[in-house]
Order: sequence, then structure tokens, then C-alpha cells
Amino acid sequence: MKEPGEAGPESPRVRIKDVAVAAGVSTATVSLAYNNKGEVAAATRKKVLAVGEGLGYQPNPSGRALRTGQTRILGVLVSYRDSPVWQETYLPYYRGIISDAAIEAMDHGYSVVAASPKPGNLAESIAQLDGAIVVDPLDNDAIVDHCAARGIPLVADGGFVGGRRADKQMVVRGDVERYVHDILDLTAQQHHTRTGRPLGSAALFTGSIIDRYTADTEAAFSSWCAANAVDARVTALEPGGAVTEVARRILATDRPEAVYCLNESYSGAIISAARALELGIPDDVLLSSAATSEQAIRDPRVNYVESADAEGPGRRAVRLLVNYLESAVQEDATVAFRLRPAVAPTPLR
Amino acid sequence: MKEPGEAGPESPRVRIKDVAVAAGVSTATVSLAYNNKGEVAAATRKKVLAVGEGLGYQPNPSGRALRTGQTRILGVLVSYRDSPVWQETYLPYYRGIISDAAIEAMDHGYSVVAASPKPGNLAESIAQLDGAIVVDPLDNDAIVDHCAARGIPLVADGGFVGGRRADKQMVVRGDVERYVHDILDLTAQQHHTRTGRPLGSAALFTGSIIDRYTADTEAAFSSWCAANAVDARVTALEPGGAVTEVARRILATDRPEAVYCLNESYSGAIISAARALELGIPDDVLLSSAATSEQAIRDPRVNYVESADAEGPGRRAVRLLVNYLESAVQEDATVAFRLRPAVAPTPLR
DNA sequence: ATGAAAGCGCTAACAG
DNA sequence: CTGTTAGCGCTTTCAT
Repeated sequence: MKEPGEAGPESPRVRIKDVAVAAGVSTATVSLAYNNKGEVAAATRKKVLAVGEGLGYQPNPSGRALRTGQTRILGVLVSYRDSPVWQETYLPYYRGIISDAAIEAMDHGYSVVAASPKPGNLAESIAQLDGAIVVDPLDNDAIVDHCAARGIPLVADGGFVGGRRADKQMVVRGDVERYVHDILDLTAQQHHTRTGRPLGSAALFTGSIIDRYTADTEAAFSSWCAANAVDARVTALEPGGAVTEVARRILATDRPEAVYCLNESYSGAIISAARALELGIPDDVLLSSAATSEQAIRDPRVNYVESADAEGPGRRAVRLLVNYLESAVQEDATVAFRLRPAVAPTPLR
Repeated sequence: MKEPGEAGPESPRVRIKDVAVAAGVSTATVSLAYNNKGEVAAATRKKVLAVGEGLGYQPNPSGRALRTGQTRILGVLVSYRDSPVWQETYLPYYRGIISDAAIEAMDHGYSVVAASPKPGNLAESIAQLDGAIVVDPLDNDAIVDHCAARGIPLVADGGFVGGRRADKQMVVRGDVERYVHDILDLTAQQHHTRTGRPLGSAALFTGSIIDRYTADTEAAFSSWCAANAVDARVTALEPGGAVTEVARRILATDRPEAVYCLNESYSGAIISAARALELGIPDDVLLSSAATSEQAIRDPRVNYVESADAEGPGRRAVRLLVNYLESAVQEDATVAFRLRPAVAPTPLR
């Protein structure tokens, strides 16, 4: 095993003491200078920094963390769910959050560790965190409890089931009700333009309701349909269920005039199923979908609702966290979404 | 600022000493027990572990890291490139690598930090790493140098430009030449089946050659075209260039019989451009593409080449790293790719 | 304004 | 087999 002091022949790791000696000051002064703290003569600080630079000094994060109790590491966490559904729905979204969070965090001098702890691994696998982002927490989420027990500030992306939350906990989420209603308004209007008749039926392709986002989507869908006298059909993909199977069933059995999908995995499946059933989009069925992963290729025949700018939930969540950590302001955020209507009503060739 | 000992009223942080006292042994014994090291009586170990469990003891990673010099943190790093091209091409791939690496790392007791350091941020922003995965390193990559200077083991995903590498450096990459040749063989065969004539021209939609993957793809494309007497047209998206613009140019100006794209962003642009130009896929132009992001929706009219199993480069890279860290075996890996031929030669409706 | 020294939590020599 | 002890690199009183 490698010894503490030894970092390989490549680089005689330079410590704070080396800088102190080289600059002719004490380690305390070096520390003060590097952290812009206490009263250090401007000239001294300048010299110390110059010497440190010259030596390639890099404060050791472990030493600092041990002393201060802060790691400047944020966790992006999502409960691991051992099902194909998880892969289809959470993973793509999770991926986007991670990279967005990583990029935003860096601008504030933080790092991001990504983890999807299986039940057993939980504690062992998470480094000491200054804060955490939990993606679509479940009801009674083990990760949330874990963080709460350790006093780790946390932002729930998507919100908490039932809205319950403890101290040091924040929320970032889209205004689900508003945009679901907006996209259904758009759909109804498209249907009317095409057929001259009001929309009569709509289907929701959703997952099992285990998180706030799913619950909110279904509630918004149902309330809109009720308010607009549209026949509402909700079909949930059960854990272990096959996406293509459900898509086919929705189209073949229900024959709705419009379908709204929780994410692009589902709308992708609908697209395939429509082709198999020789149903035209949007001629035979209007298709709309939430766009949860920035990367998925958009189908121009589909109405999407997507995060309105580069300012997606991942970045927003990090800023909430950093703000809390550095200024003790604890607040929630709503991220803006916008409609991206279908642009190619003409069939793809 | 929070004091070291204090972790909030929620949890009186339990240290190794607490466990030692409660178990009636010394801290050394607790440490040994927890790390399965040295000679500890089985009964003692069992008792210590039980007591620790009861108290909710969780070894402090900072303390451990300070002492051992190891953090059990791996970095997934990619040079930040401040251009739209970066967003289109590297970011999606980077995202996939991060989440794959995070999941694999956890199974080995490591965490993954994701960072895309801008030139200035470099050193400041990266935690102390036990190892690093650098995604498609540039020639003379700053991150690679940074790690080399600190003796941090590293795996280059995609390989090094020019193949040059230092000690402690490993490589994971796809067998680019083979699969590019395979997909072009397939394309030629499809063309022959459709038209009865041999393929006469093919275009490559690529990026500026700055990394190994891009260089290898272009080399393989060119060599195949030369060997098969196919007219080769290579068009690179320059930094700052518009993807849609290039796609249109390739189709409108070159009018190739087939196009191969470096990633799905490019093939997505070709699909849109084809629609705008009223060119049918595959009727007027055969389209093939590398599938670099697992999440992108596949167009059934396109031939893809994709990572052959869940065992993608992210997971493989982590295993290489862990293997080196724990067993000092330094080896490279090749990840398998497979063809996913177009499944719907009939037009989408 | 600066330095000396204590100690964060842990592991690894070394004694016993 | 187990305990004592010395520090890993850093920050932070407390003197000076």
C-alpha cells in the first residue's frame, strides 16, 4: 500500500509546510493567506501566494475536510430500482441531472459525486457530503432519511411525496400542473383544427405512482380531462412490464384520439406501436410527451414540453444547495418549461 | 462555520473512539476489525462490528483518506470545450459514461466525481482522486498532464491521440476500424440489394479531428472506401459550425448514396435535412450512424453500431482502474460493438 | 500581523 | 492477539 507521504516519484507532494518554509512564514499564515481570512498584510499574502504558485502547492482536501468538517462534495442520488422500468424512465433523467449538476457545481468550487445506492450499499458507498440532490424521492426514501439523520442539507428534485419535508430540505420542480394543462390545451386545439370536432378521449401513459412527479402528472391530466369533458384513460407501466407491450395496448385497445406520455421512452414506444398498427401520427392519433432527457432525439410529429433553458433542474438544484451552504438561505425553486409543438404535421418519409 | 465535531443536533457523530469505549477495546482494534486487517480474534471482531452497528458508526472518509492517502474517489473528466459542437457531441456521451461509471464504481466501494474543468478551474476543482477516466483526451490534454504529474492512474476512454502514453495509463476503446468496416459492408450490401449496382459514393459526417475516436473513424472510413473503390467524401463540423447547416450541405451538394455519422446528433441532423430536401431514407440515401448515447431514440430507418451490452466503456473503464488500484494489474480493454441494422425500410407514417 | 501548538478521525508501527 | 502512540495536512485559537 502507498504510504501517506509518498505520491510516487513523479511529484514530491508539496505541503503547506513547504510553502511556509519557502516563504519564510508559518503554516498558519499560509493558511490564512490561501483562505482570505484573518488579518494578513497584503504584501505577505501576495508573497505567500506567489511562492505557493511557484511550488505548485495544492491544499490537500482531506486535511482540510478533516479539520473543517466540510468536503465541498455534493451528492446526486437516486434510489436504485432493480427493474427495466428504472432503466427506461429514471436513468436517462438521472444522467442529465448528473452532468448538469457537475458543471454548475464546478463554477462554485464544489464537486459532484453520483450514486445510485442499492439498499445494502447505502451508507458505505456515499462519501461525506456537504449536501445532496435526491432525484424523485420515493415515499419514505431511504436516502432522504440517511441524509436527514446526518443533518445533510438536501434538495428533492421533483418534490417530496405528500409534500412532507424536514428542516434543511428544499425542493426544485417544474410547474407540472400548468404545463400538462397547456400541452393538453394545445392538443385539443390541434384536434379541433384537424377534425372540426372537440377532443373526445385522451390517454395518459405513465408509470406506477411512486414519486411526486408521476403523481402530479396524473393529477393534472385527470383534472384537465374532467374540466374539459374528455374521456380520460390512464395506463401505468407496472414494474417489470414491457414498454412496447403497454404502448401497443394503449393504442389498440383504447384507441384514444390523443396520448400524453410521461417521458420520451414511452412516447418512443408509442411511435413504434403506431407504426406497427399502421396508425398515423398525428393523423390517427395526436401524440404529446414530456421531454425529460435533453439528449433524446425529438420526433417532429410529437408535441413536447421541455425545460425552458439551459437552466434545468440539475443546475438549479446545485445553486439552491450552494446558496444554503454559504448564505444559509433556504428556498425552493420552480423551473420553467415550455411547449415545443409538433413541427411536421406531414408524414415523415 | 460549522465546527469539526458538531454535525448538527440531529446526530451526535459517532467516532472510532466511541465504538472502542463501548466495545471495551482500543481504537486500533476497532480499525483492524473494520478493515479486516491484522490478527483480530474472531469473537472480538464480531463484537466490535456489532457495537459499531448499534451505534451507527460510519468511518469518517476524510480521516481515513488523510491517513492512507486514498480517497476511493474516481474522477470522470472531460476537457471543457466552449463550443456548440461540444454540447452536440461530447456531452451526451460524457453523460452516459458518468452514470455507468458511477454505478459500476459503487459495486467496488468507490465513488465517482464528474468534472468538466475549464482551463482555469482545473486543479482547484478536482478532489483528490485515486484514479481518473478521461473521456476522449485531446492531444496534449491538460487533464492528462495534471493527473500524470500527480501520479494518478488514468484510463483514457477512446485512447490517446498518437497512441502515446505514460506509466499508469490505460486505454479502453471500441474496435473502431472493425465496426466501421462492418457497417460500411452492410451499407454496400443494402445498396446492392436495392439497386443491383455496387455502392459508388459515401459521405462521412464527422467532427474536427481532435481526439482518437474521431481520427480512427475517419481513417477506417477512408481505408474502406479506398479498398472498395467507393468515392469518399469527408465533411467535418468545424467548431462553431451549425450541425443542420452541414447536414444540408452534405446531402444537397455531395448527393452521396450513403452517409455514415459519427454520432446520433449528426444522424439526427441528416434525418431532418433529408426531410427538408424531400430525400427518402433509405430510398434516396442510406443512413448509418454510431450510437454513442444509449438514450437517444433510434430511427428504424437507420443502421446503427452500438455498444454490444450493458458492459459499455464507462463500466469497463472503472473496472480497469479498480483492478489496477487493488491488484496492480495494468491492462487495456476493448469494448464490443454490434450492428443494429435498419429494421423499417418502409417509410414512417 | 504573525507564530506556536493543539487536534480533527483515522491507521500503522511497534510493544507488550 | 491487543493497546499505545505518532502522525497524515490542515485550520484555528491563543500568545506574542
